[in-house]
Amino acid sequence: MMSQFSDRVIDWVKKIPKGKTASYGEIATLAGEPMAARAVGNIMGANQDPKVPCHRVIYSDGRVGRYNGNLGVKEDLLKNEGVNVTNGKIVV
DNA sequence: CGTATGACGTGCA
DNA sequence: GTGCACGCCATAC
Repeated sequence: MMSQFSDRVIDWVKKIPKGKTASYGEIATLAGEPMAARAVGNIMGANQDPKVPCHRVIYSDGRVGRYNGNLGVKEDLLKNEGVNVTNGKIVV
């Protein structure tokens, strides 16, 4: 555990079911900090564990963010998971 | 301890 | 619909 917050965020991200996605703000809210979306993204990039499907975490706009420093990679991964992505955006 | 940066979010032009 | 700016939290220096 790096810090209570990071561990909590990672814990929630690990709980994201396959074929579904969650926004950084959602994760932050679940972690207990509704305005810590920035910190959530920070923790992800600083601690991208293979056990953490951080590629399922997207922007609140539905746009895919970054993954391992690559933009648009999440789109392909999510599509592979069965998520409908159009023009780099998640179809809700 | 104070400043700077970053995988964000919302508001306004 | 797109672009720019400000504000938030956590981490690193």
